[in-house]
Amino acid sequence: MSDPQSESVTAPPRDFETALHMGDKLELRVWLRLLTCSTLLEKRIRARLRDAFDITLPRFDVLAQLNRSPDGLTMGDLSGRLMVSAGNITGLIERLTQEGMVSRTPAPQDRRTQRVCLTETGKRIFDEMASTHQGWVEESLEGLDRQEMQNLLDLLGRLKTSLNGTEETDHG
Amino acid sequence: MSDPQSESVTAPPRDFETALHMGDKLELRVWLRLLTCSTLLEKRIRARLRDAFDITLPRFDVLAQLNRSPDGLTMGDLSGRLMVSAGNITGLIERLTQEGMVSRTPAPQDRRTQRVCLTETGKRIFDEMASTHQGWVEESLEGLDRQEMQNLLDLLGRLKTSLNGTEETDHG
DNA sequence: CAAAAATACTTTAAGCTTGAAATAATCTAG
DNA sequence: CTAGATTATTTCAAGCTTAAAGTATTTTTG
Repeated sequence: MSDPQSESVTAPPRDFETALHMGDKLELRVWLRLLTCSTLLEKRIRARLRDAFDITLPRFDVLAQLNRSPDGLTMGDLSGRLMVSAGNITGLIERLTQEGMVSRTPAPQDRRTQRVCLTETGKRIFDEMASTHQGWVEESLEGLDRQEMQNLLDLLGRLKTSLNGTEETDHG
Repeated sequence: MSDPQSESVTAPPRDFETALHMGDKLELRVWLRLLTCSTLLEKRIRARLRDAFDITLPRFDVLAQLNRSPDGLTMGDLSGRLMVSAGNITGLIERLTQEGMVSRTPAPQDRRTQRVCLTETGKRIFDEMASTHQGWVEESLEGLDRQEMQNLLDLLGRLKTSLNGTEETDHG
């Protein structure tokens, strides 16, 4: 019991920043903290979706995008908005179709294109999950007041602009 | 050519925020933007690590943590710092050992525990990658000045505290 | 000490993810 | 019209990731 770490003293959670040197660059510290935050929140939401609704986060993300687009989306739309590969979407939609959550029909005007829509079942199930999910996110951010959230949103907006502005394109 | 989207006009990149409704909660907007930023940067770094060094991001992350801990780390340390499951680390270390980048020896005082260290080869290869990686991160954040980066770091720090503070523990 | 609990790690099955190659449909130049 | 380029999607193999169950070792408790 002479160990200073024992009893009521709790060690801080370990993460990407744990062994950061004092001399490390500000840019790297921002990136590692960003990664830590999004990983923490993503893992929390993933676990709760599984426990409460027995669904995976990627499936939930697909349903959320479809719910925002009543006319449906193409595989390519989904790939772009979820920022994952086209092949990934193929597999997800396959499983969601199997489960009766989404429907998939070739577009009449362009037979390469698939139109993916929420089914009635999918809509109903998503509606049930959405407000609970919303609550999890609100609870997770409850340590920040509205001004801080707005500042964070703005700074992340500037970061997003910076990221989109420094990407190399291969049309050269 | 009467399509306003044609010619020099470039559509904004699509992401998680694309179809967000005006009425959506601030918390949700912060979360989706956070996810967008970390996904964008993660994908960029992943692609560049592959193209420049033919290595995956998870492998790089392991090497980076080991590089910061000259005395080595246990499997559990790595699992905690990279925030992934123990089983995941087992597989990564297996592959990195195969490639000669890390060594793995049972700890003498506790035979359950493995001590993982960078090999000389691993150190050399990581050193070659580290400064290039650093440059990618700096370039990616070049749209933010130092004050903005410091503000972002602080706000993410508050978010991290909020996340660690609202997690439920199962000792009850 | 010995049984029970806790800890460190491994194994496994299922699903996610990617990049590259393949397929099919549409568009574009000539 | 048609060859070639482009676009939308699928297929595939490899690797990543997880949760759950299993093994081995150490610690705690009676």
